[in-house]
Amino acid sequence: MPRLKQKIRRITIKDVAEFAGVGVGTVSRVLNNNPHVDSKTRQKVLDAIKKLGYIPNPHARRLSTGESNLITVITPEMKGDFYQILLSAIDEVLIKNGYSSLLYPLYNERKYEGLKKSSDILLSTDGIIVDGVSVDNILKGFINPQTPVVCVEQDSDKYDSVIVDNHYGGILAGDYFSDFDMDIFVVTHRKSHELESTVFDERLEGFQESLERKGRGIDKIYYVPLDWESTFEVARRIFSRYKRCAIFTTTDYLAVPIIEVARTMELKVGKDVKVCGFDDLPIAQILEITTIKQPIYDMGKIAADLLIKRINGRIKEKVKKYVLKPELVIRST
Amino acid sequence: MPRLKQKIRRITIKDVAEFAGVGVGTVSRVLNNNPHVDSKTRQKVLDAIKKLGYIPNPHARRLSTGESNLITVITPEMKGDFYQILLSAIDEVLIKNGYSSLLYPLYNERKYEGLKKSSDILLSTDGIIVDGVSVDNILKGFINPQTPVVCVEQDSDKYDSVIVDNHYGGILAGDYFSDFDMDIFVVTHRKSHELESTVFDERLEGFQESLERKGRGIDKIYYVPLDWESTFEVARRIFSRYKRCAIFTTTDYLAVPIIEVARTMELKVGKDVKVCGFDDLPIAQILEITTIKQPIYDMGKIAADLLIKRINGRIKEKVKKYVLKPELVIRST
DNA sequence: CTGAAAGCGCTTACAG
DNA sequence: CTGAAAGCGCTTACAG
Repeated sequence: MPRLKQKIRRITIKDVAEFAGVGVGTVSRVLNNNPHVDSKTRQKVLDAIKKLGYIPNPHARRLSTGESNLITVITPEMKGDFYQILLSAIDEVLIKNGYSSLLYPLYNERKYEGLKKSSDILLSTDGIIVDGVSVDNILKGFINPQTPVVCVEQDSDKYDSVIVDNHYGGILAGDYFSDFDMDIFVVTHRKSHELESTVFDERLEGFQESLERKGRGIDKIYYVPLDWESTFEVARRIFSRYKRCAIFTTTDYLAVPIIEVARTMELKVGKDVKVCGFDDLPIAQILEITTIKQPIYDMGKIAADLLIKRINGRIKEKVKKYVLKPELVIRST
Repeated sequence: MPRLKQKIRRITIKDVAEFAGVGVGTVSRVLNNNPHVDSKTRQKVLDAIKKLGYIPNPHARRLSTGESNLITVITPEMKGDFYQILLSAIDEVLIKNGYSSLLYPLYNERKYEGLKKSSDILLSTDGIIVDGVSVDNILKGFINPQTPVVCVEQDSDKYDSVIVDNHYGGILAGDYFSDFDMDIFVVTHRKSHELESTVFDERLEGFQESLERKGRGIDKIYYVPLDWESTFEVARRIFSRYKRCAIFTTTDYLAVPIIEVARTMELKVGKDVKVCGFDDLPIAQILEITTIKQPIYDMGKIAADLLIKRINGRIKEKVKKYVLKPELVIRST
């Protein structure tokens, strides 16, 4: 029966077909670039489309094909450059395969809780990439069981995952620092939310382990929120006492304020003050920060590739796992 | 005719109806919380849903109702806290009205270009909120003409807009600074992309105008990219020559490195060094930065409210425009 | 190459 | 309160 609300009637494929004097099937074929259409017929249809200002209805298409060509990407809040790189890599693969990404950043508590309520969004997409938040358990409950999920930066026993060996990265930093004849500090982030990623702890553990093996130790660990305000304070506290020391930050992001404070206090960064970050963010390249390079771009590409293959049913294994190796990049700090 | 790819047959509303021994209409009514369903019938249906693990298909629902209950929010790249606040406000209103937000941050060039190609996403939502990027002209071309659009932080002659009087905000800062007997500097961001917002320039112009009116002037304007790395350098350059000055930054974001450098160099911020930001971001509250407060949260709420009303056809005017007034908040800097 | 028609999985006015 | 059926706007196997 006709709609309740008498909405403005949209131009549909039927209108185009009538106007062009062809069947709707033919219009559909033109729309989908089906090569088996006579070029004159095609032109007639194209003209009709333009004339009528026809815009296809994606919902009808999705219902009919059973595919949305949409991928949800769930991330923690989007501070820093990390996500920009990761998303660019993901987008690149997706676009190449005819998909678009739908962002779902968990930038506040309500977004976490809203995840279930927004299940509508998760149910509308052909696949899901989850980065750095342990929501795989949550998802299991209400998404379509046949919807593929790929986890990035975190392990999962239910889904495929692409991770970096953060522990090993910590070891690399530890090995590098163990030769320095100075006090060793760590500036890192403490998990404040149950669902937050554990990568910082893994990096710290590797670092610690390496130093112990070499008969060294960490002189002090500073825990800060993931912002610069507090890190400035910490840096000033450190440098007011120590004019000579080595500092490992579990992400480049936290290395920046430390280096800036050191420079402003006219300490010799790279000589008296050694700093090693983690991630190799663009900022680390700009400021020439020594760091443990994480293949962020590769992670994104691999994850997206994997997801596409899953969607197309081109993978048989139950759960795939990629573990990428980080590497030490020595620069000027 | 049956589907080409023999996909795993999903559980549909029909399966549930059969299992529960009712009609599909009744199942639909239960799904939509229609009160005109006998409680026993309802329970039978609910049981069947649980038993079968039924999950409704949102595409079918959207095709049928003609509504997606989705709103696209287009923003520039999501650095800083501004977007977090704005989005929280928008989400709050949307959720209350049964909508979800779909984020579309233009975090790289490709995203700008992809906007048209991703028209699928834009065509799937009931309304669009555009913040800080002049894409309204672009949109006009390929979204549904009846889809409402609300612009935030920017004017538009085609669509509704919610803006802050940035020029006036600049005047407030200028009036405040004109009493200071010190050199006056400005640190601001120069548009690097055609579609970028013009708010920084508007703030600067207001500032300039006010000072001129008071017979004062800006001693130097420093243009920086919208990141901290370069601002540190600028700050060090300023403070190596001037131990006493007043600095207006066209966003709080840029005030942070300046204050940190000043503090690290042991200058008296708030006394010898005056700093006034713009926006009143959380960081300005934490670091007690004097600033021009922008009602970010209100902007988000007003914009979302407006959009919902447009969608429901509850507005007659052609184009609505809200201009909010910023205010000076004097804190310790 | 092309048209007529079935089908995708919902919602809802209609008639009990 | 409830079922049968039309309709939402596409796609695609089928039969020319």
